[in-house]
This record gives sequence, C-alpha cells and structure tokens, in this order.
Amino acid sequence: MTQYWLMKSEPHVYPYEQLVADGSTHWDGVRNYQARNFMRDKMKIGDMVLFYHSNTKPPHVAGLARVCKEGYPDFTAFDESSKYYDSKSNPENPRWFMVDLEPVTAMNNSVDLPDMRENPALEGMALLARGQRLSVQPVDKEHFMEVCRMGDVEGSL
DNA sequence: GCCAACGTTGGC
DNA sequence: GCCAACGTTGGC
Repeated sequence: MTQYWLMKSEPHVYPYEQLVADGSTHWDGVRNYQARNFMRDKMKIGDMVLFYHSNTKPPHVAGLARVCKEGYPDFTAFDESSKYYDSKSNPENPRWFMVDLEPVTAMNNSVDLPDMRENPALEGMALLARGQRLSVQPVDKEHFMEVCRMGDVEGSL
C-alpha cells in the first residue's frame, strides 16, 4: 500500500531541479526526532512524496518524488566537517536517519501555498496547519491526489 | 526583517 | 521532571 508524504527543502539549498539532475539523492540533514522517526520507521520504497520548496516566494510544491531507499543512518552526522555534524551520533549508535528519493515529475502547473490554502479540498492538510514546521510529514491520499490535480501531474502517477 | 510557533537545552 | 531561556523554522 503506497503511503504519501511531503518533504520540505529550501530551493537555494536543494531545489527539485537538482534532484532531477542528480537522478536520486539522500535526504540528509534532518535533525528533528519526529521527522527522523518517519524516515527511519515508516517510509517505504515506492512511497510518493510531494517535494515542497519552503522559504521562497511563494512557497510551493515543485514536483513529485518517490522513495527509492528506506531509512539508514545519516552519515553527515558523523562528519566533523559537515554542517550537519552531531557529536552525539556515531556509527555504532546513529541518532539521525535519512531515506533516498528519486524524481518522478515536476509540476506542470505551479502549486503555490496561497492556492493550496484557498482549496477547500485540502482542508486539514498538515502543511496548512498554523505554526506547523515539520520538514517530513505524512499526507492523506485524498490531499495528495488533489495536489497532483492542481499541478496537472495525475498522468504521472 | 519581523515574529509566532514550537523544539531543545540545561539549571535546579 | 519542570520550565525559562534560547534557537530554529518559515510564512508574511
């Protein structure tokens, strides 16, 4: 059973176009326990992901991605030269985990946050909840499908 | 740049 | 285990 997710990235750090260029990527740098737990315990190969660009004008869903490798230790936490280094994580007892993603398709229509807020079909979506800032979050199938409809990418599912 | 929301840290 | 201080996220 396919599960659905939303993952945030700041486009100046890692845009969707970079995922397309790379072919796949490891989702490193998540340092939040709730987000970690989703990646370590819940996300499965084949799960579908809304790739969201945050901290940009306007914030928007940039494309669809798919989980292509399940949770494994985030090795950037072991690397003292990485900005994601965490002295409390080590290979014997890793604290942080990541998954790998591959691109599916960029959105054909821009799906901007203000448009999502105005869409009654997306009522209750975690992304739209006040004050939420979780960078990895589950999405209801119905909400996922509606975002795909808004982005005109249903044909890619 | 502001600031609300919320997660983390650390003293006690 | 409480909670104040502090740091970060991320929309606006």
